Amino acid sequence: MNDFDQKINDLLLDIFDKILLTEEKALRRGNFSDISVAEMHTLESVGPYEKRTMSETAATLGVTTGTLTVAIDRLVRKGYVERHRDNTDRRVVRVALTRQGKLAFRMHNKFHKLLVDRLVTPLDEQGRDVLRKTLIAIDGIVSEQYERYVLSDHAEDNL
Amino acid sequence: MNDFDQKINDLLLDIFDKILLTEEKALRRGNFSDISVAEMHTLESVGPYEKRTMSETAATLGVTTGTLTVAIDRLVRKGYVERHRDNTDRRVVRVALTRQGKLAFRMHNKFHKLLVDRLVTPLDEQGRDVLRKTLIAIDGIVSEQYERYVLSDHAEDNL
DNA sequence: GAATATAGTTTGATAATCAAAAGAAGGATT
DNA sequence: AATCCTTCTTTTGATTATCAAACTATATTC
Repeated sequence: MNDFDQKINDLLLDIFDKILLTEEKALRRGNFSDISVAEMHTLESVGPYEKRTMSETAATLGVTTGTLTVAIDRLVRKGYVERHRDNTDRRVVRVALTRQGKLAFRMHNKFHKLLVDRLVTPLDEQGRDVLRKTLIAIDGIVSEQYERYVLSDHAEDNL
Repeated sequence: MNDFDQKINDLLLDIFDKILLTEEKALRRGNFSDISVAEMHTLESVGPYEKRTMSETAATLGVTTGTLTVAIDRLVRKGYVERHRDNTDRRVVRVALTRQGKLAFRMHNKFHKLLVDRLVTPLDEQGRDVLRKTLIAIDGIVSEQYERYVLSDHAEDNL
């Protein structure tokens, strides 16, 4: 790896790390100090609108339903999520955010918004265009890798 | 949040998610299927060169030494890491990658290198410059947030 | 109506994490 | 040199995240 590539790599790693840590700490120190980033992620996946089933939600999150069951158990206990048995198909359980859940959801969105805002505000028209294109390029490459490794069944071929 | 901001936010989230999942799967399906991304992270932190102490390594990783002890236990058991008692100060334990550990380390670096390479190769001189500057800008903003939330002791002031 | 399929929960296991206690070694003070 | 304090690491006990497999309850199909 040449100097330039190394620099890009280091920047990406640093950005990555710091976003994760910042998010964790922002949650822990805010008004919702009893939920972790992982739990927040679950809350996001439950979402504030449609009442989705356990299976759907687990699939969105990329975890097994067993994992989701225990995660939802805890979020119910903490008062962020409600379970509802579906009347037309009584095997199905639908999950929804409580008022507190929606509050946490919005607060977290606000945090993301703040980050993006700080990123975008200082840029002029041209800078924004560059940012957009760069992120789209990164996303394209990452998506391609994702498809190779995560979705395909013969990923070994690609290394 | 306006359309542009929303788009940037979505891109960031998508990139983030997919990198994490891809990395996990690439490891699981490769030659080092017995180590997780978290363990790989530990291996990176131990590093292939200087033999650093447990405390130093834990600090780099941002975990307690207790956490590192169990992580290193497992990596020793799996043959990726060695413990060495320091002779000049016998309280100190130094950790180092075994041959297999170095191999895993290099393999994982190769994966990162591949990502960066795909990102950089199609760009001309100007494009690379723009990419570098964009990432530096993002890193600066993220670092600033990081310092506010993670390093300061009065982060509540900032939301 | 019995067999099969589907949705979700429970169980048993492993891993990541922390705080607090304990152990072991070094350094300082008297 | 005995005692106390500090430092480095491990151990312990607790919580959370995760999966696969077993289990339960309901629905569908033949």
